Amino acid sequence: MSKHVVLSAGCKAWRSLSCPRSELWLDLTLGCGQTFRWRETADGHWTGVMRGRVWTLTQTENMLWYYVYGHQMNPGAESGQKCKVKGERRSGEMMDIKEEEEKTCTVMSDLDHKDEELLRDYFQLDVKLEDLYRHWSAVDLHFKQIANVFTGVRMLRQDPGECLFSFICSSNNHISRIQGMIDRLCQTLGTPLCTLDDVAYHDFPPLPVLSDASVEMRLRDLGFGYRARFLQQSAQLIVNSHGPDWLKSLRSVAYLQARDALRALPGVGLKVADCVCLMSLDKAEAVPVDTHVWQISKRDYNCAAGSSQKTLTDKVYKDIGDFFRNLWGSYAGWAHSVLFCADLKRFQKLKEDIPVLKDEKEPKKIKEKRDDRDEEKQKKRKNSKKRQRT
DNA sequence: ATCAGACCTCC
DNA sequence: GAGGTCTGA
Repeated sequence: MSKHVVLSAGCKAWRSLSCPRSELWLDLTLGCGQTFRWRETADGHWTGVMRGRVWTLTQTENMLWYYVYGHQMNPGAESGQKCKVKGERRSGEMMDIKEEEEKTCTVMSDLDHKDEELLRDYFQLDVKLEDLYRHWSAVDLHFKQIANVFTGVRMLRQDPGECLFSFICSSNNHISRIQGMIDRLCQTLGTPLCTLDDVAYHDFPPLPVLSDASVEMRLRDLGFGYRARFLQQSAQLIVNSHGPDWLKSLRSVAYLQARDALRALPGVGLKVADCVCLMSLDKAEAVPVDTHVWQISKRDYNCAAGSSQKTLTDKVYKDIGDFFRNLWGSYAGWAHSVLFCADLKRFQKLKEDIPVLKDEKEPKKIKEKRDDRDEEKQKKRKNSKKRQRT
């Protein structure tokens, strides 16, 4: 039985690339809710599926370490010679036959290079995060304080399909439940990749699979609720009216054009569209605004947008996005994720080192407003009606 | 164009 | 009630 690897075990198949912690903090970047596909499988070790393969990542002060699991890992592989390991891994992957014939060491080093490129692309390591932090800190004192602790939070460049369908599931929902739903989705409809310590890893289901009419019912059985139909309908609409490469093609159009295109999909409003734009379509200026970010804009920035509103209307949404874009500039979405991360409950203990943050606002006012909302919501308890749309 | 209400579960 | 969206007024 295969196990999750750990760096300290000294397995030879670990590889590394230069990457200081200031450019990437794995725990924050993979744990802040932008992806639902990674788990901390050992201390500081993150295992997940990326680009159709299972990886374990960890980092030391100046290095990012990575290990790629073979689909049918040969038992002797880990102790074998390095290039042999890779040859075996590749043979399990069913790639081009032409390449398959040339298992020479020169080809291996090309593959080495390819894996590193995959990582550099996924983590967008060509974007110099330190420079961005410096800029955001210069224009925003509040950011500057947060940034002292929450370093290395960067946006991933995710697969657009996976990103879209994951965030369609995010409405009226919280991270842990979304993770469970995505787990079950992949487990049920995705291609199995490998099993490690009794944990089965599956690829994310491809578009044609999700578009099948039977998917809605299956997802409802998996606890997706009303999101089940959104997911299947969106997949179907893309397949029928756009084609398999459409999502990725949105990378080369302007931000607002891409966002509007996504909004035409069922279950995709401004928030989900912005998540997909920011996290998979190279739109660094997209700022996803949820109720949480709305609170931040009021509490930490005295942002007037929607201060008299009860709900996050489209207008308020756009005003808040513009506010932050105006403040932070063209990578506003990246900056937003740092603050978002800093507000997550799971990372609150990191903030104990920031004394200024404790007594800088008026919690009383915010509490009153929140109580108002709670009362309103208690009024609306009603029966559910069955929808009748085929 | 703008705003409540309903929508599915689970904690 | 939750990191929202769709729908009808």
